[in-house]
Amino acid sequence: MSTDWQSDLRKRGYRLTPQRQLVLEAVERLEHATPDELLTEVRRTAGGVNVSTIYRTLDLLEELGLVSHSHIGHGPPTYHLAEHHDHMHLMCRGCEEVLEAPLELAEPFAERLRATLGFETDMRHFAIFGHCANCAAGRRAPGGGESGADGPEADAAVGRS
Amino acid sequence: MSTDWQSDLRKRGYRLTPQRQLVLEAVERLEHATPDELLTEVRRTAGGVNVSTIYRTLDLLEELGLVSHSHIGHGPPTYHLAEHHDHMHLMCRGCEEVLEAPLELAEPFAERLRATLGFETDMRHFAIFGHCANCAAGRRAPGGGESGADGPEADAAVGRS
DNA sequence: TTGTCTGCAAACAGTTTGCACTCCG
DNA sequence: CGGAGTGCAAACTGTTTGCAGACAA
Repeated sequence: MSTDWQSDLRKRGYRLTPQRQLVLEAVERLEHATPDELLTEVRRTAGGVNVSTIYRTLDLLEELGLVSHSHIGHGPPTYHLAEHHDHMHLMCRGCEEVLEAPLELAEPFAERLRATLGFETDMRHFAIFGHCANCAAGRRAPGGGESGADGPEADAAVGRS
Repeated sequence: MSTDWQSDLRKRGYRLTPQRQLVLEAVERLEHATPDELLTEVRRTAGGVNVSTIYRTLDLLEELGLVSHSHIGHGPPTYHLAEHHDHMHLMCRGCEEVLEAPLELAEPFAERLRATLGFETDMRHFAIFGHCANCAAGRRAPGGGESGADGPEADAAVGRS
């Protein structure tokens, strides 16, 4: 079960290396982590791992359909396991948390875009921005949730699918 | 009418420079242009303008509420006039065009997020990704709209408001 | 004149690439 | 053993910053 991606990997002519396992584990453990965060995590186990290996490995894992990434905020993208990919991302500009919400919530909206404009969208591939319940409350009556001073920059997202 | 931002600018202690006018005009003319594209456009009139001036000016114009930016694709952000800001952006992964759609289309969806999750969102501040009518048709029956090979990378967006 | 703005160059963050060495298969 | 994969360093893109000179008010 946890090794079937490994045979899949080899079947496609790729090799199984410690780095690749570590990166995948890190993506799994950290959930929505940036390449840099992943590097740090991986290095806790394997000191000498290089950034470029992280990038190359993430590309590979994405190609294999094991992970996907989203652009969240102005900064670097975040990577997560592709398996729990059947949700959309809600990015809170207050606490910078990434929430996951069932895709169904967006269905009527997607349908409406299709009906009125012919525009086909897939909400799994990018993030919706706003403020989570906590932070939204905090903004109305200060003392609530907000972490940073005022809303930090944050943008949007897509997975490569 | 076209000069009231100029007095506003001065009222706030800023100065009116040719560069600032040119950048604003370029944003207006190009619609959804990246800093680099804006630089090129501005240089057609004023050769010696520097990138850093573009960035600084865009920041200023955004602070003044004259322009806002959206992150579209993995690359650099695109800037547009803030006045026609009362719409959401639909980014086509096929032809890479940015469509504008009335905000009302998203109202029920935003309301639903608020009702079920307490999540407050403002759809003006980021882009929805997918395929426009043309490109969606082209993908079903090839020969239609698509420009590039397969869907180019494209992510999401936010204006600073 | 004065202090904001500009151009320039150097610094930065995030990411990619070429190359020689390593080590999986 | 042979070639895919790695580490390293250098290159690259997009953006920011410090500074001296330029120019709007």
